[in-house]
Amino acid sequence: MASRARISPPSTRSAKARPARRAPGRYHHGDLRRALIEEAVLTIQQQGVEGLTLRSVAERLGVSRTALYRHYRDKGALLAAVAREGFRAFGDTLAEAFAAPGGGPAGFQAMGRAYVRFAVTHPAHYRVMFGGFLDACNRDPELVAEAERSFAALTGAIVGLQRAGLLCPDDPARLARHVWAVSHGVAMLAIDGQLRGADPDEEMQYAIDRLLTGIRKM
Amino acid sequence: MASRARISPPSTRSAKARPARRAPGRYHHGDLRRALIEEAVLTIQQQGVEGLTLRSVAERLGVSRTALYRHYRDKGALLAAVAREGFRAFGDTLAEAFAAPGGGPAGFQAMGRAYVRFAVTHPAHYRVMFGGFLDACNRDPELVAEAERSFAALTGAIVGLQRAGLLCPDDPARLARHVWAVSHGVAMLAIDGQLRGADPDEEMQYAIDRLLTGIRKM
DNA sequence: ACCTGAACACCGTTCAAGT
DNA sequence: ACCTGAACACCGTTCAAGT
Repeated sequence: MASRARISPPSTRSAKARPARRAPGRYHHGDLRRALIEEAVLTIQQQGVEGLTLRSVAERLGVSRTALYRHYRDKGALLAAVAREGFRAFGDTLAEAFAAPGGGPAGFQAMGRAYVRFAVTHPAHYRVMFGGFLDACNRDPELVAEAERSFAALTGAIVGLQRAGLLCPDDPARLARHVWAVSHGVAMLAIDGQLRGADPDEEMQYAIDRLLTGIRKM
Repeated sequence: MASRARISPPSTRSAKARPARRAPGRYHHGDLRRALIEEAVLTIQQQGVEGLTLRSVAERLGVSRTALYRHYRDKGALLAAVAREGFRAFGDTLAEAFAAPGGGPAGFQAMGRAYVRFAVTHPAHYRVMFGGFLDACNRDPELVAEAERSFAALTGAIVGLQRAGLLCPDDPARLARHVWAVSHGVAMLAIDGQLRGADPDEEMQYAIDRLLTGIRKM
């Protein structure tokens, strides 16, 4: 079960390794659409979502300020593209984490750990995905579809555990929302650096332990 | 136990009831410092934190664009003031909710419900408090003190339940972080409108039930 | 003390024009 | 098709000047 979507590691491209601008002779950029996403992610990682500026992204790519509008309707569309890429990799990550130990309780726990690890590893994507910057862009149907696929991975795991008699028989969607809330809470605290030095992995494992004892059938 | 800090209801002041600009003859604004906070909260409620503009706040108050700098160093300082006011009311709300039923398990549950209700009732404050807009302003010692007081209310309730033998004997700070993560998760989903029509109060009550079964001594 | 208006260096976005 | 440069309507912030 190979991963379908991987996000290229952000720190791979140092400012030195990357060509600051395209060769002046070249007219068309190789794959500007992709480059814009990557540069946006890089900027968000360094400066936060607030610090993301279309002008600086263009300059760092050695491209005119308006070149972006050939590929994205506006700034929100670029953020939506980042979120879509994030949800795609996120859904894959969750599904793989669940499947790797053969599903079941071990898979459920692995999925929870993978959730927080994804947020910590790709904070820029996670913030755009869940930070509420997409209000107006939520209509992008592909984005919604990817988000729902991620959520479906969680719900599916829950239904499986219920069938095995390991979880209480509450509405799976309700259980999934609760698990989601716990995971999201831990992820946000970790990303915002509010765990005061505590290890996010260990923090999430603790949350899972407390969570499971609560939702499993007694 | 009367409340020490109350946030004036935002919808009280309609655009019509409020004087759009101060009387042109009057030179000094009555209490610009306070008015700036209230207008900022109002704007955030209507347009989101992203939509908060010092220029629009000044215009809505009938004041020059630079008048703000007599009271706050910059935009971040104004947001910090909003957050400080929020944390103050938040800490009071949590403490009162805990005390009202006489503390104990009922107080703990009431505190959890009050947490989410505060977020839903004062989303503008909550977003500024926990939305990560305060990175550079976290040095404001009064803000930090108010935030710690809020967290202490939670930790105190946990320690009380532990002494009564109702909670597992884990490190109170660790337990508090977990409870915080769950509450924060539910609050964020509620604020972001991602509960898909589910009632936030009921959602939080469900989370508390699942949470308690997990963390109480068996 | 408190407020003002002009000014500066930034934004996102549009549009006619280039290749 | 894809990119450019000038332009427009916005930002936050500074500063000399007013009362």
